[in-house]
Amino acid sequence: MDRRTKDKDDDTSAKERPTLKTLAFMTGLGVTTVSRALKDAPEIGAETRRRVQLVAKQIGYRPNRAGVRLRTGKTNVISLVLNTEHELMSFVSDIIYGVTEVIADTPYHLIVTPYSRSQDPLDPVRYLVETGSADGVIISRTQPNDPRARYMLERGIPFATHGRTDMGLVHPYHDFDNYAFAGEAVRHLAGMGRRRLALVTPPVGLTYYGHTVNGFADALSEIGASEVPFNTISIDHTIEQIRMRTAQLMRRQNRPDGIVSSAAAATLAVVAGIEDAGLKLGRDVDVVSKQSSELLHLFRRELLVVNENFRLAGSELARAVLGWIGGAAPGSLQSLSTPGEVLPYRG
Amino acid sequence: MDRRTKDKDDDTSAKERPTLKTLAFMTGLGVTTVSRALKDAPEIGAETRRRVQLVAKQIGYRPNRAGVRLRTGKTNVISLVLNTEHELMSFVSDIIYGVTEVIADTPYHLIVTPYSRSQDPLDPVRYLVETGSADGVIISRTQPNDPRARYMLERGIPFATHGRTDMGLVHPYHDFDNYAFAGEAVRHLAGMGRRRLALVTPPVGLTYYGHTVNGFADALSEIGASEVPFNTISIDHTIEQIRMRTAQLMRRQNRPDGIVSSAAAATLAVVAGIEDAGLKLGRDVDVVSKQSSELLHLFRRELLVVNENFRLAGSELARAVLGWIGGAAPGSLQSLSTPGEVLPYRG
DNA sequence: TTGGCAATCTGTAACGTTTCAGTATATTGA
DNA sequence: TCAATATACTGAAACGTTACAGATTGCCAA
Repeated sequence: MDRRTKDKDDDTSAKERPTLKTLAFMTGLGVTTVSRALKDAPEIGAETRRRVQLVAKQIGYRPNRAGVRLRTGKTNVISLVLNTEHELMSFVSDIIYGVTEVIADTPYHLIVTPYSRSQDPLDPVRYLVETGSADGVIISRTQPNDPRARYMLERGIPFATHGRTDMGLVHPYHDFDNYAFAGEAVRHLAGMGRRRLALVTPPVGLTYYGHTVNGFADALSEIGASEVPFNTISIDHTIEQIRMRTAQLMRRQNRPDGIVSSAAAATLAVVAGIEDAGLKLGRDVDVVSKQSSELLHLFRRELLVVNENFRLAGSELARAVLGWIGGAAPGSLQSLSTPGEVLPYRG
Repeated sequence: MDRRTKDKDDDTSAKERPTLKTLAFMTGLGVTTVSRALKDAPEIGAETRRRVQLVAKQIGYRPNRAGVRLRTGKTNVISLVLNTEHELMSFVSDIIYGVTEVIADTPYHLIVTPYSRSQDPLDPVRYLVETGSADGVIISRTQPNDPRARYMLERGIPFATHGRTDMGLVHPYHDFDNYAFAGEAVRHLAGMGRRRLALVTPPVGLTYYGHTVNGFADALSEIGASEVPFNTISIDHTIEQIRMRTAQLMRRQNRPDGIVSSAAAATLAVVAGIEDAGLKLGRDVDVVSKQSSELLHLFRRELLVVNENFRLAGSELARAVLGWIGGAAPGSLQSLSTPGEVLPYRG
């Protein structure tokens, strides 16, 4: 029963990291048996299984990722693909924390794959897929007809998108209901007597641009208010651009008395622009803004805010990807986050 | 010359990802030769080398990371270790972008390794080292006597710290000169006639807490101003806490007429607290704050700011780690970023 | 001619894992 | 009793790479 391996490189329990071979030697079993025992394979005796697992735990065995990856192709990696110039600041940290929260007690690692202005957004995704660098991918800045989603769907690699697509293809996503947000914002402003509203849109081309614009427009016509065109400005513009164009807009005779903004940073610029034009927030104009951290009310208490939780988004996206990797149906891994109500300063 | 391999699994140039074997087959060489040719080994003929590299480029050969990692132990991974509750928002995104910028045209991937309140900060580092998950590590929230730095130094794994240590051990770091920052801030406030100054400190225990406090104190005594103790509040406190305690402080008879703040988010809270107390920024009190994005002047134009560039920090840290991995002397990979001048609102 | 040597190239083994195709032993069915 | 079958285990091969220890060739000195 007390057999010993007679390999030339007999494991003399050095200070090296334990491998299956180490475990095999210690338990007197074969490497195969140890491997199977650790993953609860049925053809291993119950006692043997317990014994192997005990020893493994005792000596702190951890499977070598390279070995597993080489043999099986499984990387145990989730990649988060980020645009290095246009992502919102808070978005990045919160979503990363959300993701790590979920993968913390899994064998997964999170790698961040960046791309920049100069690159085709498809590039990093293609790289990941071609080199087999990840088991799952999370992308943001999703478009209605998104080449990345299409590409990954074709290649059969699990992914989740932050934001929906509109291609008639089904895949996991997490999205914030920006249609509802814009609608609520408009209704709230209308409830305050505001009738001439403008919208600082999401980046043109992204899916939630459409959602937001539609929610805005539908609510406007529903309540009989009118839009003051502010079309050429989106939250992807620089602070300076937004500020300048807001100031211009607010100096026009038919200026808006209510503004809806899709992001907190843009809102700071909008308010600056309003004040540049000599107007006062809360008196001449009201602003409803999305925010992902609780900072806007410190900025101006007259601001009206709707919270969007990016940390939650990160968690949901991670859960979705892991779910798909785990074999769940992509269609069952979609979630939509409903905006809370429009919040005034709460004392 | 036109030899062919006679392996059982002859590569028939399928749609699979090319490996060394594929290249060997295509060039009629052995895999060893191909391997060495690709890394410009001297014992390979010049023409062969060019030929192999040409073919490799043509068919888009990319070395299999798992293969390399298993064989050599080299992971081609840099890990950024982050605290999931106390890192500054902007810090995370900027530093990540800074790092990715540098490693973009290297074979390195960036993995984010999180840890939270409940954990010993040494845990994630220990994990990385024990599992050999990274070739290099970047840590932040550095302490004067930092167990993580000591640990990695002992194990001989390359790393860089954001912030310095003070253990008499030499290792790469990047730091912002917070001693100079605090001094400049104090001098600037003094130049405006402010004499009773308070400091919102960095988190107690971190190295730059000491730097900041010392810079503050030294400048105070240099110009003969006095400190208004505000000791128990640091930028790690919540927005609400900072706001409340600032309001308390500002209601005291001997309140400060100048405040130095180590982070932008804290500054928002400080200003809110000042206004809660019925005082006016710029009239009753002036505030000098560090910031990493250009937002504070939108918030209140009376604020005085000093910019800290976290993206640069990320780049420098990445360069430092790569340098150490590449064999440079740790002592030559240290950099200190000098604060620019204190900036008032620039119209 | 022969031996030596430099210049190029090659096969084998190994990294740690999982899968495949077994083997040995005990158990069951007839 | 014998064969079939279930149970519990095992070695060898393979994933793609690099290091080691050769092998082959041509050239030159003696």
